[in-house]
Amino acid sequence: MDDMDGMEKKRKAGVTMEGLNSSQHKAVTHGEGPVLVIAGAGSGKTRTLVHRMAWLLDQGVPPESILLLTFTRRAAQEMLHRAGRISGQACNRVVGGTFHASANMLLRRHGHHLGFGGGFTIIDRGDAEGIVNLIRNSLGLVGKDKRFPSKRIILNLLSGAINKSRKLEDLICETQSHLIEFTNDIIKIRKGYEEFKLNNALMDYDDLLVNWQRLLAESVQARMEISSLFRYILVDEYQDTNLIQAQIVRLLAYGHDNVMVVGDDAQSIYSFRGADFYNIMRFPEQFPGAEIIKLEQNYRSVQPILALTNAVIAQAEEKYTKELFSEIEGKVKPVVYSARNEAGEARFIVEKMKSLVKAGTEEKEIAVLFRSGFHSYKLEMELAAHSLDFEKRGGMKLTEAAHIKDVLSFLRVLINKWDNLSWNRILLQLEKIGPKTALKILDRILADDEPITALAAYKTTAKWKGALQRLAQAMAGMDRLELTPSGVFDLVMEYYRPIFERIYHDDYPKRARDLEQLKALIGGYGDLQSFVDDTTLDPPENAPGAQETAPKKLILSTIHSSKGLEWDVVFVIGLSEGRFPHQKTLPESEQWEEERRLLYVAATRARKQLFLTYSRTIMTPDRKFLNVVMSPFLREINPGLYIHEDPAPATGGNVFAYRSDPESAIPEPTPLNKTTVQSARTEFSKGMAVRHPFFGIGKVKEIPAPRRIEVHFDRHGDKLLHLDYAKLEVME
DNA sequence: AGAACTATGTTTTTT
DNA sequence: ACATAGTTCT
Repeated sequence: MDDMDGMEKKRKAGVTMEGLNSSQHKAVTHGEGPVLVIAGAGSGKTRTLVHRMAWLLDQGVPPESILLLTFTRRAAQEMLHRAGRISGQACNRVVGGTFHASANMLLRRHGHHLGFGGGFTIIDRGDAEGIVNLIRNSLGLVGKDKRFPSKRIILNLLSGAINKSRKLEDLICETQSHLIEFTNDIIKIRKGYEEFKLNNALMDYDDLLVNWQRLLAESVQARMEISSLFRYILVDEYQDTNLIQAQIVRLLAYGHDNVMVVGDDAQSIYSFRGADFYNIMRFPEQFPGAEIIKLEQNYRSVQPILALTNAVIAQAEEKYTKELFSEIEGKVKPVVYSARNEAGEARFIVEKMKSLVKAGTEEKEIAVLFRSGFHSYKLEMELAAHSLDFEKRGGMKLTEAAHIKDVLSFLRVLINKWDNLSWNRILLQLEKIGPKTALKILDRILADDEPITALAAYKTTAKWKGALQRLAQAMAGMDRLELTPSGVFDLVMEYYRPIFERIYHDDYPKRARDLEQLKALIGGYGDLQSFVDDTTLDPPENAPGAQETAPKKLILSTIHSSKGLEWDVVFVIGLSEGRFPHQKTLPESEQWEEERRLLYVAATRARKQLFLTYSRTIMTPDRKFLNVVMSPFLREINPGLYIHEDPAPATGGNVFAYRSDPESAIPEPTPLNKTTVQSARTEFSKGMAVRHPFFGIGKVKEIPAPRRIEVHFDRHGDKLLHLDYAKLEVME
C-alpha cells in the first residue's frame, strides 16, 4: 500500500502502469466494448478497476460520464479516492456507489419519486411486530388461533420471498402460498392477505431495483438519456449481483456496451440475498463479443496460505478452474489449532496476538473472522480482560438501532401520514398503550384525511388520553412545511427525549450519541423527503464531512463483512463442525457449497499469516456442552498443508477422517465418516436414556468431563465411558 | 378476561 | 431484537 502511495504521488500526469501485469494492463487500457474480468482472490480486481478509472480520466473522459457500481458505499469511496491519486484528477464527479444508491439518485432525477409518498413501506426485521399484527388483525385472529403461524415464521416467509421475488404481486403470492402450507384455513388467509395487500403496499430493496429496471426497460427515452450520460460502466464484485442488477447493467450500457465487470465465482457468498453467480457465466451472452480476461496471479498472500486456500476451493462441486499462484516469499504455513474448549480457543488467540504485537505487528494488521456474530463473544471477553481494544464489524447498523428507528418513524409519518408501521411504533412508545390499543387507534385515525388532527380529536376515557394529546400536539407542531430537516429533528427530540430516557433507562447515554450522529446527518439535507429516502435505502455511515477514519484497532468481523479486505495476520475462529458450516446446512446442497466458499473468502484475507482455530466442545443453545470435531471443510484438506497445534489431542477415535498420504501431492478427499459425525453431533445430558451395543439400555448418570460419560445400565450397573470409543445411541 | 408489562433465553450471513 | 411464559393492571 505504501509503495503505491509513493508511486501515485510521484506522477503528476499520465497514468503509470507500474506494478500491473500484462493481463491487468490489457484490462485497464481496454478502450471500448464489454470486458469480463474473472479473477481470483487477491489478484488485484479492484486495483484493475481503479487503474482503469484513472486511465479513462487520463484519456480525457469526463468524470461525470463514468458510473462505478460497487457492493458497498465504502468500497466506492475508497476506489474514487485511489483513482484520484493515480490520475491526479478530482474524482468527485464520478458517480459511484451501490446499486441502490444509484437507483435512488437516477430515479429521483427522472421524477420517479420513491419512498413513502406513495405509501410504500420497507420491510425489515424490526417491522415484524407491526406487520404481523396487521396480518393477524386483518384475519380476525387476535390471540386466539394457535394454528396461526408465529411471527418468526411469517417474517422468514416474507424475507424468503423478498429475496427471490421480482414483483410485489409475486411477493404477496409467494408468501401467501407458503402461509397456506402452515395453516389449514385457506380462505381466511386469502381474504386476510387481500386486505393486507390493499392497505399496505410492501416495498423491499429489490422493488427499488425493479423500478429502475422498469424505467430503463420501458422508457426508451430514459434509457437513451442515461446511457449517453454514463459512457463507461465499471462493476465490482459482479458475482454478488442478482438478476435484476445484471439486467440493469445490460440496459444501462444500451448502445455503447462499454462495461467492465470484475468478479470471482469462488467468492460468491450472497445467494441468500438473491445473488446469482451464474451472472458471470452469462455475461458473454448478454454482451456478445465480450473480452474475457483471467487474473490468476495472487498479489496478496504468501504461497503456503495460497496452497491451503486452493485446497479448500478445490473441493467445490462446481467452479471455474483457477489455480492461483503467488511469487510472494514466505514459508510460514497456516496453523490449525485444536482447543479443548472455547475458552482455550480464546486464550490461544489472545496469547498469539500479544506475541505478534510484541514482535512488531501493528494491531490494525490483525483480524479475527467468524461465521456468525455471536461466535466472538468469548473472545471479546478475553480481549477485554487483557485490555486489548478492538472494533467489531458486521453488527448492527446505525439505522437498525431501536432508538434511531423511533426517531425515523416520526419523520416518516411526516412524509407519509398513512405510514401505519411508523405510527404503530410511535404509539407503542406511550405508557399503557400496547399492540391492541395501538391498532384500535390506528384503525380510526388512518381512515381520516388528516390523521394528526384525527389523533388530537380521538375520544377515549382511558388514562392515556393525556399522552395521546401531547403526541398529537407535538406532531402538529412538526408538520409545518417551512421547517428545515434540522428544525423538525429538534422538535422530534423535544417530544421524544423524555420517552427515550424512560424506554432505554439502562443505557440511554450511550444511545444518545447515536442520536447526535443522526442530527449531524440530517443537517446535511435540504429537504426531509430526500433524507427519509436515503436513510431507508442505503444509510450513510458517517455524517457528511466526517473523515472516514481508518481503524487503528484490531478488527473482529463476520466473514461476510470482511469481503474485499485484507490483513497481514488473520485468525478464522469457530471452525468446529456444527458451527461452520452453519448447523442447518445439509451436505451436498447449494448452501453447503456456499459455506465452503465462505471459508475460502475468510482464508484468502490473510497476507502473511493464517490461523484456523476450533474448539472441541461448543455450547448448545440450551447450555449443554456438545463434543464436536473439526469442520468438514478442514478435514477434507491434506494435513501436510498446515501445522497442527493440538495441546490436548483426542485419545483414540479417528477424529480426522482424512488419511494422509505424504507421497501424493493433491490427495483425493476421503468421504466423511458418517458415524463419526453422527456420534460427534449427538448430545448427552443427565437422565437421558441410552443404548450401548454390549451393556444394553441405561440412563446417563453424570457427565464428569467433556468427553466422558457415566451411565447406569439396568443390567451391568454404573459404567464410565469415553465418548470417543463408546458407541452410544440415544433412545427416543 | 384481555391487554400490558416483566423477565428470561436465544441468535446465520446483509446491500 | 424477538419469542415466550408468567405476572400485574384495567
